[in-house]
Amino acid sequence: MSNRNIGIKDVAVAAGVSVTTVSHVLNEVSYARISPETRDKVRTIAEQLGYGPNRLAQALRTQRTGMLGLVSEDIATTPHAGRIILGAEEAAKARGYNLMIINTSGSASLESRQADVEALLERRVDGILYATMYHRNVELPANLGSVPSVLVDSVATGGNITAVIPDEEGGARAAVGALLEAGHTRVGFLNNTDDVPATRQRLQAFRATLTEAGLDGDAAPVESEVSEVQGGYEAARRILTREDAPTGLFCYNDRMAMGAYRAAAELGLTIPADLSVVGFDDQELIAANLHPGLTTVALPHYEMGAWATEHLIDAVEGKTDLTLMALHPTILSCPLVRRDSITAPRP
Amino acid sequence: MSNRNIGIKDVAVAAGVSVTTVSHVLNEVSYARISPETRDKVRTIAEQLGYGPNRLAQALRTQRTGMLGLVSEDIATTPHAGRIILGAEEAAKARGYNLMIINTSGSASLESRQADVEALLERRVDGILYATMYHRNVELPANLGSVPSVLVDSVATGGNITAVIPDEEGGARAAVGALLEAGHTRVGFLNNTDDVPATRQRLQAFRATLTEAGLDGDAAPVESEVSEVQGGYEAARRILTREDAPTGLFCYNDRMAMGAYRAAAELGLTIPADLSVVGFDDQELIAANLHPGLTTVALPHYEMGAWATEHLIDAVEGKTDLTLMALHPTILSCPLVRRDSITAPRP
DNA sequence: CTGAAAGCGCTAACAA
DNA sequence: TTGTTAGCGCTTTCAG
Repeated sequence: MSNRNIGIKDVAVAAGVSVTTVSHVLNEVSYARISPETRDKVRTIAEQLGYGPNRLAQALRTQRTGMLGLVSEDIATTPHAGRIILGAEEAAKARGYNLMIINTSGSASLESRQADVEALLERRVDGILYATMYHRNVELPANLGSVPSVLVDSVATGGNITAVIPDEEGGARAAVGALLEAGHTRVGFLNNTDDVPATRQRLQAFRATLTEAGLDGDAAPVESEVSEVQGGYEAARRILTREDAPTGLFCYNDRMAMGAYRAAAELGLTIPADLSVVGFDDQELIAANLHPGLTTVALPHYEMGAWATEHLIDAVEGKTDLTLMALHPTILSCPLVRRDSITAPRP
Repeated sequence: MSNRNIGIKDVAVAAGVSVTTVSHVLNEVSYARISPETRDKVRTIAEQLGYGPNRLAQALRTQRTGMLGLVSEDIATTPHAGRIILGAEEAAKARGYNLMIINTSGSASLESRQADVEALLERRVDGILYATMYHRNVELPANLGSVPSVLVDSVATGGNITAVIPDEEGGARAAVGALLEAGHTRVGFLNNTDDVPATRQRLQAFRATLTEAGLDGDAAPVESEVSEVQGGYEAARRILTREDAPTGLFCYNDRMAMGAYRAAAELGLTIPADLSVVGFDDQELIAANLHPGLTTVALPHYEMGAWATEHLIDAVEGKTDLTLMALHPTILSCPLVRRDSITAPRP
């Protein structure tokens, strides 16, 4: 076990060499010419004494902390947040970095979010990940600009910071495509009522995909409600009792799909025999546990966290110029996760 | 916006005073006698220059980083993890501390978990929170002992470290009590098959509560399965088709309860009219979204994170002696969350 | 009331 | 091949 009271100096005297030598061998400095015997001795002694470097001192000297700040808007409110953090943490660890996290509320004032960033800056993090929990436009604290930073799951209103977001359109196309592929021609959409990019993009992709398949996308049935289970239930009841009730249903998210399941059951409709359903989000707790398992589209949260971290580190290490990537957000794909809620429509 | 290139020295020359003076006024050192005018001037200049302290340098000098390490076993696999982190983060922020998080796998080798702790120690965190994602016994890395630390949601096999855990027994008693209170006399339990403390404690509390209410706790029906939706479904089918089928059902967790909902539906049983159900965990995504809403017992994850952090900081600041608290784990209560899945049994 | 200077543990020019 | 030394930015003792 390492001893926190042993410094490079102690190792030096114990080994009968200078601190420079110790520093050189322990850091494997390339240009240092040190005899193999000395190297061995230093390493052995360091080991024996349980020496561990003081990263604070190193950082003070080198102006590099090896720490990344992660400010997360509303960390625990959604299970997605954890995936972003996990992706970031693992990518960071793989490159020898650590993560400092600060939670902030999406509804907090700009000043308070700026203070959160400030705390990270005072600790001299090498870069900052700013993660929001919905894919939407955010107003960023200005001091974010003082170190390399990247935005996760949103784009900035100003729009000159590197960002990574999910491919809403591709995901929606995959979802609708799965229904089409199974042979459905009467396809409906249960949409969200919030004015977020996902709402518009998924709707647009829904209509476009149908139209491209030779159906009348503009006339396809759409019902909107709040994107919760209850909203899904209500919207589903409406859409399933329409004249042009669909046999294939694309839901804005898994929660709405869960509501649709209940509505279908109440209307005597069996899934997937009478009604095929596809969701969005792949919230495991819901999607995998509904009966039958819900076919849905997964959001690349882990991947976004990892991507952002990789590129942030590249920028910190001078391997990438983030300003170049800032022109357009990077879009990560949303893969379809097939379970058992889709089948061919009844003839 | 603060300027990362301005140091105390720059403020000093700009204000025409020494760095000592600047340090004294900015830190509001109690014994420093400095004229109000000087104070004002220093503050104004610091503000103008956008001075922000370098916490690394401060830490190096004071041997206090104001950082807490949080090692979290399997951060994102359960939604609970986020609540622990949030509780810890908010408590830390309230006292001027920040959190460094490291994710580790519960199944990782002791050495690898030790290396994770080591990384935190190299960064000279003032204390460490070690959070596991299930309430169980863990084998801790030995180097954890070198700074104040507290265990969240588990107890150590060695058992000489301060720990905070949920009140399994109290929670189970509350759950069963709610069924009893509604008038049920035939109460069953869907238990987990894992050999974790919760499995034993909830079972024991289940039987004891019934017995204390004058029923035959030892004879009460219990079926065990893996604690997932499918397991709950299977166990529920078995228990509900028994000779002594219960009218009130206590489920090991919300996922099993979700399975029980399906089993009940298939057997033509309406919840709560024909069958009252109570869960455990309060996984919002499930409990609040089932129909009818599931009455369940909430695990105090947020509270445990906050409690652990509070006491860890107290220890770091010398206000508490953690070794005294290490004798017995602290137990935080699990409140009953009432929704709509319990009613009186049919006469 | 204010300042000079030592030193926290380390790295990296420069010297030897 | 190895050692001396000057800081990184700050706090704090000790002197004015």
